[in-house]
Amino acid sequence: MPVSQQDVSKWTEECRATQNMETVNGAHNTMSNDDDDGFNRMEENNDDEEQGEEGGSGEEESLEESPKRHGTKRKKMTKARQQRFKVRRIKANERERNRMHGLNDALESLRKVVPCYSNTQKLSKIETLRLAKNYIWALSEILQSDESPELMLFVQALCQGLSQPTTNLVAGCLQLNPRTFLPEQAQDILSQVHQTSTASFSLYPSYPYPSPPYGTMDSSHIHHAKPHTVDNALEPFFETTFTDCTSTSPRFEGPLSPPLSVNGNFSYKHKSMAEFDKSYALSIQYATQGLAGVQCLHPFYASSSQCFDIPMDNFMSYETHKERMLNA
DNA sequence: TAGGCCATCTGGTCCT
DNA sequence: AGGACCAGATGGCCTA
Repeated sequence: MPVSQQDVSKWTEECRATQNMETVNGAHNTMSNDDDDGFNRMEENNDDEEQGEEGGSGEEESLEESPKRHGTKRKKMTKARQQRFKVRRIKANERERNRMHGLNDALESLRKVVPCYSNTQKLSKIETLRLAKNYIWALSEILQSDESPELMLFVQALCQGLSQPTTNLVAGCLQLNPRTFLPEQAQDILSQVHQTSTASFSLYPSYPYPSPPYGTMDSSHIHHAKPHTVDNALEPFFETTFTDCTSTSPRFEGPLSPPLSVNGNFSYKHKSMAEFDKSYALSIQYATQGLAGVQCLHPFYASSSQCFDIPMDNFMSYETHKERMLNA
């Protein structure tokens, strides 16, 4: 349970009051073992600290044998020491909370720059880190090869080791049916479609590290309950979104993170902001004309479709991404 | 209801 | 001494 600032103030006050009382009255307080504030267990762990700190203030320091440390003597906590410890602990807790909040903020920032970001379906911490790692690796592969990757291999690389829900989410962001980029199926599909791609976007050819410990090519975690079928790779994952704007089915909230460019047209090659915007939108048209002529527009830029009502706030990560790319 | 995810508390350790 | 960092424990919430 979070501790409110009021609690901290209250306990701090209590501590001061206790100290004052002890100073004034020279109270001989010994800590009661019946205290139920949860801090008594600290008695054993803090018996060595603050030795002599009371400076002979008159506080009773009863000595007793420790049941756990044979032969060592320990000093029982006075109420004042107990209160000071309590305040110290409260402060430490607050710092720890702030630290974790900072960590979470950083993680949230990371969520916004990985290829799959949604306000409604947040990636878990571990999935965010995994996806980010996959994304970095995939991009570095593209930079190294300087060639256009195969879409499905790219997505496979992104989804390595991710859970089924996350895989589905990534698929949704890319408007793919996750069934279609299962490794074994991807091979079939690739053989069925074209061989025209210039890049062979290998999954782990020059991966500088051992394969992810969590991820293998085993796709059993993906749609394990569904029979495997070979579908069109660009079968819209949310068909109703594209075909029926008045549908009552849940709308797919467009991905808010920087959309992926899977055809290698990365924006740093462009000169102006206008060109960036243009290429950014165009690059999201998957360069897969060979795939049954399907052209999937990123919902973000499907201006002809009114199905997506994305708040402008959601463009934040895009702007950040754009700026970063242009400065690259 | 079990399991996953998360926030928080906590004590230990290391560093400044 | 105090703060940062870490990992374990715990309990709440949510979902399949």
